[in-house]
Amino acid sequence: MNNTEEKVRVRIAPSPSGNLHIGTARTALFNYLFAKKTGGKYVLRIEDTDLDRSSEAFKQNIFDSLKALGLNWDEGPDVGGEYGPYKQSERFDIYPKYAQMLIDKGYAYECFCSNEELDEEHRIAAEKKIPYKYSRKCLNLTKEEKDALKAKGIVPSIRFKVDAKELIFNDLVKGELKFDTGLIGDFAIMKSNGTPTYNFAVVIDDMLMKITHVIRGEDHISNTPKQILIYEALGAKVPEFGHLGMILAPDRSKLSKRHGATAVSDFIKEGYLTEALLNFVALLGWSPSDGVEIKNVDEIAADFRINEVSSSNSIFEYEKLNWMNGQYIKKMDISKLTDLALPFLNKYNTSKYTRKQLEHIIEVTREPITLLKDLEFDTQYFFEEPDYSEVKELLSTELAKDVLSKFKEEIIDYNFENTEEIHDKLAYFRTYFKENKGYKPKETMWAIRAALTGRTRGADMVATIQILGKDEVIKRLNSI
RNA sequence: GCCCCCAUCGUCUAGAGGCCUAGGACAACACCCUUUCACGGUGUAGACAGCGAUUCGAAUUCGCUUGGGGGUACCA
Repeated sequence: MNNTEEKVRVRIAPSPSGNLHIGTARTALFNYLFAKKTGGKYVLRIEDTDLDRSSEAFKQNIFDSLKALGLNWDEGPDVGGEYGPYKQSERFDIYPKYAQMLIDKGYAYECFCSNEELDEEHRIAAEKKIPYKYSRKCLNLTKEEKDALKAKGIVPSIRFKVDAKELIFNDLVKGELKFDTGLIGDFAIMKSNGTPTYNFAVVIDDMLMKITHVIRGEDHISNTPKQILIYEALGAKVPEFGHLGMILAPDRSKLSKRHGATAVSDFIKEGYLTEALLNFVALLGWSPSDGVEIKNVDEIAADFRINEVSSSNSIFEYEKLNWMNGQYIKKMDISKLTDLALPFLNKYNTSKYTRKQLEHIIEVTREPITLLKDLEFDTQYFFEEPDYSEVKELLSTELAKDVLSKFKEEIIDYNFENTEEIHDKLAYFRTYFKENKGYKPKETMWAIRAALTGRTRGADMVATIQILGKDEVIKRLNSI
């Protein structure tokens, strides 16, 4: 490293053939962290060369999810930048030039093989149980032969000529990686429809966008030698590569829809906080040097070293994510939390309360929850009549009748403006029944809670009584 | 099949030859706190996949085996 060293430029290159996957989000995060730590730039590029599988809706979901996570890019399709366009489908005119350059330099050649011929080659290889490699049938076609084929209307694909050699590169997270390129075979770089293949488009774009470090999932390891070969043929500088372990489902298979949420937007819909999601996913592979796991992105970035990232796969388990989400919910600014929580309460008529009161409701119910979604059930009795079906038995006990009849008498005199007074009176109430009837404090409270909320658990009783208000409390006591 | 990657408590991980009778976090369990559920606190239980080799000494290095993952396309 020295001063003439170019600025770090990393990229995240999702293909819009699905919503933003949590694994892609982690890759984006690690790129973002690396850029932040090194003062580099973080670029978003949309890889939509496969037009059939790409869609505008998915692209939008990727944008929205990345933004929701706070992983904002320095350059990209919407914000622009000096190396655009940042959508591969808008770069289709770029690739053929470079493909032609490779042909001219003898690194690539036209291939007229039909899909049927290629399938047949695959079939034979499979039958003989030998690894498949393109036959190079088209490698030595003469100009006349090629012209004849073209005259027949056959449009060639373009293949990269791979010579056998040992290829070694030093991976940022895995260390030294070795490949025998003799095993690869001549792979396509341009399809016969004129669009580039993935491996070619990536190299051209990364080269033109001056990407210095490619940090991506280890499912790309086997693409790397192919890509390095292209860089070398082009005479371009090969970037550094870093391959991250994959995120697996608890059954150790690829994390997919059948395991539950996989898209960031799904997690958000379930009531996960983006801060928690990000923090959790960072811990899959990275660990803080001070042992403090709850950290925001800036703190993580400051402590982030790509070479210290774990190189093994990790399993996505919900327990810790849920715990972490709960931690964030407990600590989040109440106004911000209320904003996030309100959409989860839309089945209720929230307008019967003021904003201040709504914040208060969230404040007193946030403690035990792990998902924002939990709020719907936990706040039910603030918005609707309680459902007494679960506490019928409890309310019909001698104890409950005792407690409630006295409570009903006394509540009339409670000053609802004064929470301290409510608190003290309830304390006295518990003591009274303990001393006179031998009821346990919690039994006394259970009776009151059941009568007022239809539950045996929930928010602090003082707050609940105060929020409900005197009229509602009396109404509920009289209704049972 | 072939190529590649990976391998510490159930899970995420710390650990870069002696600091390790392997540390932390989540989950579990117990107890404490307490107006409920929780939160919080204090504890308990729980792992170096196996086998060889190197070394005075290995979770840490090397090899093999096993297991898991990825790739093997004119998908990305």
